[in-house]
Amino acid sequence: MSTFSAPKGVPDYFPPVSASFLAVRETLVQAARLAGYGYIELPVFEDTALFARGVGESTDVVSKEMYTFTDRGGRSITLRPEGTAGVMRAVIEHGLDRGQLPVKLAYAGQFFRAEQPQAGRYRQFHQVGVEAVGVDDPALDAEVIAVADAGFRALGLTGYRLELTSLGDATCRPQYRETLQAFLAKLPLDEETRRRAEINPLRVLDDKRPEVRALLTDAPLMVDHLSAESRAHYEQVKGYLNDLGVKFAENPRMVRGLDYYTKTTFEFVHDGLGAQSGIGGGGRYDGLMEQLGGQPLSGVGFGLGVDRALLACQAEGLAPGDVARCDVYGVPLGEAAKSRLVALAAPLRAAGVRFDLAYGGKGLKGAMKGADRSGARFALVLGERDIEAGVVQLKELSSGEQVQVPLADAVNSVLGALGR
RNA sequence: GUGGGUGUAGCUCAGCUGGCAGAGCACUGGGUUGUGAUCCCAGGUGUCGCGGGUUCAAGUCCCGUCACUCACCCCA
Repeated sequence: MSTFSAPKGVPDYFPPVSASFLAVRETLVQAARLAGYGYIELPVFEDTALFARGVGESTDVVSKEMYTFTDRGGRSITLRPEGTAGVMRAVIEHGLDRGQLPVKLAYAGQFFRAEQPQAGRYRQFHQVGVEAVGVDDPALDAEVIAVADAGFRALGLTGYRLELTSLGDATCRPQYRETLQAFLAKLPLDEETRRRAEINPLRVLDDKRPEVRALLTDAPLMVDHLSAESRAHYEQVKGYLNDLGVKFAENPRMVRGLDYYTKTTFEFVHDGLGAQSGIGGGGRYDGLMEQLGGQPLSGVGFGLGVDRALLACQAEGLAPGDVARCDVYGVPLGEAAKSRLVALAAPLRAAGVRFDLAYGGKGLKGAMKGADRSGARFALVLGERDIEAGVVQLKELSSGEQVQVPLADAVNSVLGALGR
């Protein structure tokens, strides 16, 4: 019989790593919650046109990387490649922007891109994101960045840096783009790079090849061509970040792959990860909501990579979450003992104690081994002798110390031993 | 889409100029008829990715193919 494997480029998370995966996701969401972001749960597929119009037809994400299919009603559907467009769709559809602004929302979930997989790059990946919509206040840009930074720090991560720049706005970016294109047109670039210069000239600035970088040392930079408004905005964001104690490095050649970004853009980069080193990124988007048929409101947000943050934790020797899968483990000797321990499971679990026991008629040795492997602090050992005496043996596995407690009062004894 | 690397036990991997398919971990049992993690002993697991070729003989050499992986590209 042939077997199956997961589709290409899709990670499975199972114990014990899955405990860290959950902890990473929860820690990042909690950072947003602490800043007043409300949770929003959205579908993983949307109308294809939402992404085409929101993210931009010319982006690689839309033109080459979307999972798009026709549903049974003949509609073109796409598995979401990013989170912001869907949030904007929901904000507009449900009029969430009609109350007091900003609207602050957080989400967590799967995203899909049909790329060639490699270390840290998956076809299904997980992001935690926030969007703060409706107020163009540089303090909010700084808050969004600070929330991401707080999330990463709460995981214990230290080996990352924050890169920051401004992409300008509708009044200055088009002119800059032409200036840059004129500059690039004079350079001896290969055909593929030349084509890139046509579609997204900013991306050329980010080229990794030293020989190309050398040609670009005198290239005009967006930060030197900002409108007065964007310049002031950028300066204020940096001021607020200093107030918040968030360290950053300016990278005027940073590129984002999504068309909607304006003004503030940022990226968190970890250096223990290989080529796919971005663990999070985001920025402000002035025109997106209007582009999607809503009010002309600006927003700012981020997407943080849960998979990559987990890899970063592993690279730093961190294992967030509880590796133990239970607190107390039952070791029954014989059928009578098993039924007593099975009966204890419900009250123990109801009291919040994670309880498991040895199933399958294991011997004492095997059951004790199960207790050890489960990570439990205590084992409850019960045999015929104990039942006759009305007691159960409560053994602390780390020390090996064992005490007898009354079987009828086992739940309270366990709670006391756990210090609860 | 384009390159490089790797496919051997559940996992991590060794296997030399071709000569009986291996280790550690994990799992099961025993040493200890009621005590795990440590220690000792025993046990089983394989279409050596798949197909073809060379050879007395292929995990090993050759050709093809598939998969995985890293990198370019792109990005979380």
